[in-house]
Amino acid sequence: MIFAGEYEHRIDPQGRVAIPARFKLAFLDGIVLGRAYDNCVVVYTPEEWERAATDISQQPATSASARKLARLTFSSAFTGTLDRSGRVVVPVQLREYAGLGEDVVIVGTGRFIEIWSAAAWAEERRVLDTEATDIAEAAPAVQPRAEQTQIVVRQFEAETDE
Amino acid sequence: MIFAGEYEHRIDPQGRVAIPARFKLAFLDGIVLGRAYDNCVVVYTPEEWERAATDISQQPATSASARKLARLTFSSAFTGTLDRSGRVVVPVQLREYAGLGEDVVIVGTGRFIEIWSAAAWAEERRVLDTEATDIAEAAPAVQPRAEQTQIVVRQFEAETDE
DNA sequence: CACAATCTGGGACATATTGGGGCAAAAAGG
DNA sequence: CCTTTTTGCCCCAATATGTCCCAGATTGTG
Repeated sequence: MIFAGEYEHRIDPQGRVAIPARFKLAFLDGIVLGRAYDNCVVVYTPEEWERAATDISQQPATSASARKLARLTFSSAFTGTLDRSGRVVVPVQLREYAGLGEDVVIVGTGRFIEIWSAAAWAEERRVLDTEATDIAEAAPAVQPRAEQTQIVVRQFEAETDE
Repeated sequence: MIFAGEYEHRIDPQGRVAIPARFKLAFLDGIVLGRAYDNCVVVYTPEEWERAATDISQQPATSASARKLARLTFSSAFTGTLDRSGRVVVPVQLREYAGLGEDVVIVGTGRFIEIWSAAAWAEERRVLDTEATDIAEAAPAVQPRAEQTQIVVRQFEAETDE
């Protein structure tokens, strides 16, 4: 499943937010919320989460940097499930980090989802638009790898979609 | 079981602390508290403890650093079980080492748990945030793929969005 | 215009965490 | 060696919090 598009939703007083209906099928087996960079909340499918988690947890505990990476990643990750209405509770820590008020935007970004505060997303959207040319030109340095990954993404889609 | 998330709990006058409910199932067969690095208490499942113990004890006894690591690890480890409410007594030595007062934070860090004093965790959290970029870049095995993926995501979004 | 499905709000249940009381074992003193 | 006291541990109960389900409102679609 490839996640794409942006959807305006609201977080209720209990801290719950509804996952867009077209995404729900991907989270039947659970959902993982994490703290991303750029002041937004990342949403992983269980498969994506396990993949990232095993990579990190296999680092040796004797390495200080490995311990920090593990803390950074795992301490701000929360596993859970959707309720019958397809909602998930966004933990207080993540809401505060991302500055989530009532209005949020759920953004599909390929293999995972991001939750932004409406204000922060509007700003990010504006930056993306105005800098689109620069971003595209900054990419060529890494471009060859990107093509490889794209193939992988398509394979993944073929395996799990539907 | 992968441990993730952070949970604020309290140590009662008797030195007991409740393990978060979502973690309890992993400790039905026992629990091991040890002295970690970074002024916090580590909590292992019996399986993880055995794994860590065998790893350490398999180091050559001729290495001075290995002997010290073994002493450090085993001398400060306490095995026990949870009571019916899912609590465990944190031995005095470990409480003093980690500077645990009344308010503590229980942090999931992948294969094991850590117990921090609320103050120490707030500081660690702050450090992690400010160093997030450096920490991520110091982990070659994980991060590069994420970067590749993000680029692909942008391409895909450009194709399908709207 | 009508239907369907999705998103939102509120109420109620279940459970997790916290606090206190009681029992048993260990230690110290007679 | 026995008695007494103290200390630590465990179980039970209650409050508070978080979670889940049900139902209404709104939006998108045929």
